[in-house]
Amino acid sequence: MAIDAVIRGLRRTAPTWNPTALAVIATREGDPFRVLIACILSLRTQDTTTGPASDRLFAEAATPESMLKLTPRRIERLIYPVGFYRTKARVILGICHDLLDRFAGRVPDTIDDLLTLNGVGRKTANLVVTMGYGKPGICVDTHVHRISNRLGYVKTRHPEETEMALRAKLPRRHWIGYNDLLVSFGQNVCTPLSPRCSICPVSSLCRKVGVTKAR
DNA sequence: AAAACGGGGGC
DNA sequence: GCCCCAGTTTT
Repeated sequence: MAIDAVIRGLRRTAPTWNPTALAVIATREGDPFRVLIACILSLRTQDTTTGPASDRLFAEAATPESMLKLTPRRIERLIYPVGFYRTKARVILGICHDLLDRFAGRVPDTIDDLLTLNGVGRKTANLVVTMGYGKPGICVDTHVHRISNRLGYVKTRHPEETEMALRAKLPRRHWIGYNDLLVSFGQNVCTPLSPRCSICPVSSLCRKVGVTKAR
């Protein structure tokens, strides 16, 4: 499978696509703590309200220490209306506590250390590593997992297997743009149930996995 | 009104 | 593996 051909095809049409949650998080590039918190806010939400929400939160607290001075109620108010705002406020405080407790207030820079934080899974850990620390990382959310299967890249139900497969093909640089391109394609074109196959630049490669009615 | 949607934890 | 979490968006 010529992944490079796929990527080239996607890049041609990408400029007309709507921005993704990843693009919002990427504006925190170089600040691991902000990347981490923005990732938590974006979990299981499809909207772009996480951008303004994290802006409001960071205006009051942009470090673990200052975050812990906020009450859960205050954080809930600041991040509303993102989905799961109560759960996320609790998770954020738990993470901040843990960072001070076990990592001297610093956000870890390895996947394995990040995974020990409660509320951080493989997607978040990869994004912190690439966006926060500029190191190679591949973000496999459900979009990336789905399109990888449809394009015949992988044949698996397990996102972790997709992550390993894509990691082996990761380009030498520009990882943020690469991740965003894949997510963007899944969000804007190769959507879950009725993808917009008529405008898809790589439909000839598609296995149509899970497609009920193509547009 | 109902179904689709999206990461991670706990078991 | 399976179920749960809570709220918005799409059909």
